Amino acid sequence: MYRLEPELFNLNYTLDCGQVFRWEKEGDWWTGVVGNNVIRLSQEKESGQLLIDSELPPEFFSRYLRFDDDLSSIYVSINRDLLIDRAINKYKGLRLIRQDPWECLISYMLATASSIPTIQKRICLLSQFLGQELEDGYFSFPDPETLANADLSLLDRCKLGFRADRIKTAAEEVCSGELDFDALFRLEYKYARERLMRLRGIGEKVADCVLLFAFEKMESFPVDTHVRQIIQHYHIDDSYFETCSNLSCMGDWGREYFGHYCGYAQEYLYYQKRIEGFVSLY
DNA sequence: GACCAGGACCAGA
DNA sequence: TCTGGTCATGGT
Repeated sequence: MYRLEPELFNLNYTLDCGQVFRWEKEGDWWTGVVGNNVIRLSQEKESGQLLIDSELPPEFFSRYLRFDDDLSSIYVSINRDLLIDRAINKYKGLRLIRQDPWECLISYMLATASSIPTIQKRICLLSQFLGQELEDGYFSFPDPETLANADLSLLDRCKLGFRADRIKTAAEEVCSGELDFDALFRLEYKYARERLMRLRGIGEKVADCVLLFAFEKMESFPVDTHVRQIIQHYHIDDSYFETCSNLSCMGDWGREYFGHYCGYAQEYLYYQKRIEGFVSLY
């Protein structure tokens, strides 16, 4: 066990905001599976020090928790109105997480039209049935080969519904090399998005989540039900939507409005809405 | 029992 | 190009 002293970081917001699905909190400690590691994290209230119970080195966590992002500068760049200003101040220290591309891809494919607890349950079942047990009750996320070769009857027991055959097909593409993660990293946002959306089961929203959380595309702006409701409820930049009102337009709007780090803005707005609903700005 | 959840997709207009 | 219905599942 050791400590880090990250600047401008809040562990609870970061792990609770809905970007990752494999962390659970008990008392002051979070336990999660990352790769083949079971990790325990906690943060001291007064000092802000991060307590790490893991064999992995500090560099791993600096990377995973994106300590290389200059949050202060990002806040300045995305702070466009009272709503985002409130979210930034209320949830200060929330950082995006650098997720594993494979796990992130499958996780968001099976997240469509589902609540977060349901998503967590599906991933938990999938790992129990097809992953490896790392320690009591904690399983690794299944690798592409295992998922590609899995029986649909087994996937059905993971309560995936209509998503089952889609993630199996995606796994097959990853195994064959047809879907190349290295290539996605190199592609610029727009083209990486088009490539992901060629997969059945991936639309604009899922593609944006995967690109934002696993492929370094900060200019992704996932428009889910919460973000859509926010834009409509607060009538933010209403004139923009006079000519178009669909979800695709909302994504384009977010990119223009918040700039390069709109992905961060989205995450703050999303979390604020999920936790507090429509907040008053007076 | 209707409605919603980190939606995607298709048919029909 | 845009809209409505449909697809499973679990929680409120």
